[in-house]
Amino acid sequence: MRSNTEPTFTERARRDQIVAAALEIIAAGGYGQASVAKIADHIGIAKSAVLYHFTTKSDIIEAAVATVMTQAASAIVSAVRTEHTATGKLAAYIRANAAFIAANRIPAVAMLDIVTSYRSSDGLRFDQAAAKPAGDDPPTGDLALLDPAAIFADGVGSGEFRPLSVTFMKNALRAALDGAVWEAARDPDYDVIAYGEELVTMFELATRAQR
Amino acid sequence: MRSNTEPTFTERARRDQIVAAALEIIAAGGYGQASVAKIADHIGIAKSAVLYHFTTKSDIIEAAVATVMTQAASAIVSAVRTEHTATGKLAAYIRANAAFIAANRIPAVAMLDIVTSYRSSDGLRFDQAAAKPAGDDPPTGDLALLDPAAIFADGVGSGEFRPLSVTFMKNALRAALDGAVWEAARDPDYDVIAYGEELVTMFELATRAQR
Amino acid sequence: MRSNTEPTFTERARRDQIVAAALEIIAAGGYGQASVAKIADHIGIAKSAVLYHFTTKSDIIEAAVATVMTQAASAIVSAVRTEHTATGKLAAYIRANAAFIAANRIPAVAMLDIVTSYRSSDGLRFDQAAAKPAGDDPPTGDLALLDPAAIFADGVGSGEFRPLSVTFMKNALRAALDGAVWEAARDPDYDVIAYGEELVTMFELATRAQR
Amino acid sequence: MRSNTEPTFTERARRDQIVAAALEIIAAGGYGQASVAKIADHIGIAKSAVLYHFTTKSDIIEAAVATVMTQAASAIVSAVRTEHTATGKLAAYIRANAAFIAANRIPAVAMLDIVTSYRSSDGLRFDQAAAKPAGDDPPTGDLALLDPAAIFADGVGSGEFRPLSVTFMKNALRAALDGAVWEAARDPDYDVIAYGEELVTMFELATRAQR
DNA sequence: AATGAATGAGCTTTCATTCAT
DNA sequence: CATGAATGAAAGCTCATTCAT
Repeated sequence: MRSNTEPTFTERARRDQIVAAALEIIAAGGYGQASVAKIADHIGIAKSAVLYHFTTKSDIIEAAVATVMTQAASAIVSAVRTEHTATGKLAAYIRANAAFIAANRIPAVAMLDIVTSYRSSDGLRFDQAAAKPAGDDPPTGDLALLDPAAIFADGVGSGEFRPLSVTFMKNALRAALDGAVWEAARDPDYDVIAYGEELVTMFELATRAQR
Repeated sequence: MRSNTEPTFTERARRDQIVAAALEIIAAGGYGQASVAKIADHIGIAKSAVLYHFTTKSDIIEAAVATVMTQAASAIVSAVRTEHTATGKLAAYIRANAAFIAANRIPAVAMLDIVTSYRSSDGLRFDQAAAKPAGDDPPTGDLALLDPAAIFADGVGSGEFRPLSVTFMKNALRAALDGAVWEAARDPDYDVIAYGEELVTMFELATRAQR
Repeated sequence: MRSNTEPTFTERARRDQIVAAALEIIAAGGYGQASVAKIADHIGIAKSAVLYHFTTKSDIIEAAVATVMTQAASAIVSAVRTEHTATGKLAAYIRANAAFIAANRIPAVAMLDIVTSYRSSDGLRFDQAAAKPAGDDPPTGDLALLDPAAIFADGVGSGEFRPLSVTFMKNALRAALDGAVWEAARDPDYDVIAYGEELVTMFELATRAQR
Repeated sequence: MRSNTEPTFTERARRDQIVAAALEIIAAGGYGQASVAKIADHIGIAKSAVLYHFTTKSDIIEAAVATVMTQAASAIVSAVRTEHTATGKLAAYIRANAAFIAANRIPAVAMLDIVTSYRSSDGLRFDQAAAKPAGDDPPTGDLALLDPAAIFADGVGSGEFRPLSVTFMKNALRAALDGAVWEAARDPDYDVIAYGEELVTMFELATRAQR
């Protein structure tokens, strides 16, 4: 990670390797187990080599979060974009999430563990530590596709959905999806896809405008 | 802290004080922050005084979990018991949970953090570490009132609910309720009761038998 | 152990009980295991009760040593006193030692452990910590009967023994006898009496004046 | 302190330094005084630097024991090997032991203290903790040269020695030699060589076949 | 005569981090 | 690029000792 020159190919490869190791260790033993030493051991390099590439343990975690979040986001965005009704978008959002978790069990589990356990040196949670850009402005552009609140707002606005609390609904959905990761963490054979289908049904019934 | 004899008044008070301190610290800074030293500091006694009353850090955590879980359980059980339809029980279960979280924000947040972050020395999660008595036998007696799966199974069996996956539904509900704790953790003013009402509506719509 | 009044009967009994407990614990698990707490537990009284009678852990150890040493000494003195030749005294000394160890395995083992492991707060060994009365003056009176050096000196002086180094011989004999305790410690069925007989033969052959 | 690769020069030097420090501290103040902190202080490095090289306190002790035992064993083996009668071997064994103690007072004293005081976490003594390969099979090869029992057995078998208990004789000899270390511990100027000569005489007289 | 409560010093061990090479 | 060496802070825990009751 020397100075500000472009990262070399080797450099990128090492960083990816370190991030991958961190994710595996966290998924297997929890955030607390992921010491720099264990990450280094897992790859077979020296502890100081890891910190040469990252300077700080938090750096590694942040990179890991960024990597996984980006992947998940792009999968979800492209799935949601193909739909044009709120109901369709909601189902697509849920299915894309479930599919991502099913296909990326380890990173997903690690992610949950990090978001749950990570505290900066000031005791802040991960989401609190990451500098929030602005206040409560609703996200625009691609980000809107990522945010289930936007979908709920749309559905309510267009009359496709019953009147409902956008925030509470979003929270319930996010919680239900995170719950899938929890189950996947304790049971590797948990059928996340089927769980997703149940959620699709559930949220369809729970959101559609009453006749 | 003598073994057999029943605890004195002072003893009980100190233990409660220590447990309370642990809960506050965990709620504020996460399970990882709850060192024996910090707990002692928080009360203003020596580290060894804490360990005089508890022998082990795990002891403190276990006592904390037991205390909170017992309180929550009794609140929930008595609420559910007053209802006799599956729909009624489900609503009562949700409302009792929400009410408990709203009334016990700090213990609830701490509890979630513990259950989420705790790993035994073998790397087992909290639920895995606690010795499960039997296999997957459904709980009986009061415990059944605590387990939403029983409610869903009842409703499906009686035809009150639509056909649905009991397990997935239970997981979704538990996740949605735990999500409330998460939100309460990041925003002390989060309206857990209102969220609970939204959940009641949501699960009513999502479970009721289709005409 | 209040002030300077005569110790009451109860007082004496408690002290003896504590000393006995200490000896048992040390014999079983080594000096390091003999914490004040364990001693108290062993009797079923409070830790502070133990220190009420002894003020200091060292006090307990010293009392234990004194008790056992006194018993051993009186057994040995009376055995040696019945003999009038150096050879006879030597044999009696050895046999009395062996008999004492055989009959008092636990105290003897504990004693060895203490003498071996004990260090005062200044790091001094037990024999160094105990205030030595004077320099190298040979002991007189009953004490002479306790000191094998006196026997060897007698034998050499009278021509009953070959010329030999009194000090070295005494050291070898003491070491050989302490060795019996070691063996008894690791094997409760070690035949200390038979070992003693071998020593009697050995020292007879090794000391008698050559013709 | 990387695992597989062979130790660098610096690494070896530090390890030796740490082992030496441990031996000195133990010899001076007993096994109980040898905390990692004291060892570090003695060298003038940080506590954690010591544990960087050794991972565990037991590691240090084991390394110390191995080092000293190996040195002592090779000195004794080569001395005994040059002799061909039982009497000769016995004398050589005693002299080699005495010489080693005289030349390595501090390590020898430390060794005795360790062997004497060490208890594993299960409360086992040093000799009990070390996994004994088989039962009571007499050692073969070089190890036989280290075991005085073999010498006594030889001498009795060939008629060179009087009939005697091999085990008791071995125990007496080992005790007498360990006794030299004890004396050396309390008096740095103790003449271990002279003591050894007295033992040679003593055991010669005590073992030789009667006419 | 005895006890419960508390304390402080010390213990082993883990860990992120720094730095010269 | 990468490493070995070292460090300091913090962790959980044990123990002899003190003291008011």
